[in-house]
Amino acid sequence: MKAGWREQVLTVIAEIPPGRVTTYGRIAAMAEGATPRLVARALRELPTGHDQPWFRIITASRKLADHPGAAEQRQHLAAEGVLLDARGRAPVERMWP
DNA sequence: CAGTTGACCCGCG
DNA sequence: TCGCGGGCCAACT
Repeated sequence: MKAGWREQVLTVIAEIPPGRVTTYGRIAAMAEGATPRLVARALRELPTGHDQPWFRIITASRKLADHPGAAEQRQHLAAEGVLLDARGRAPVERMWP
């Protein structure tokens, strides 16, 4: 199937189960033509008030990326049971394969 | 030490 | 104008 990488990124995001997180790199690997930077850019350009679980995407070091909605992201994750440790990292067992 | 990654930014086609 | 490849670079594995 041939779809734009943006579309694939959105699809992959929608597949992430609640209470799980994944990284830019993994999203990029699953969406042909995407790179971690492009994934990040795509997320930034998402309109506010969309229904995608963008908050389930974190950096390769399992921390939240530095962006204006980071605080909100942390709350969304906490609400799903993904609590960050003292270093701000999400537990490995919460990673979506 | 060496490789990866990034919620950027600019510049090219 | 728009989309995105790619450069720079700091931070982390």
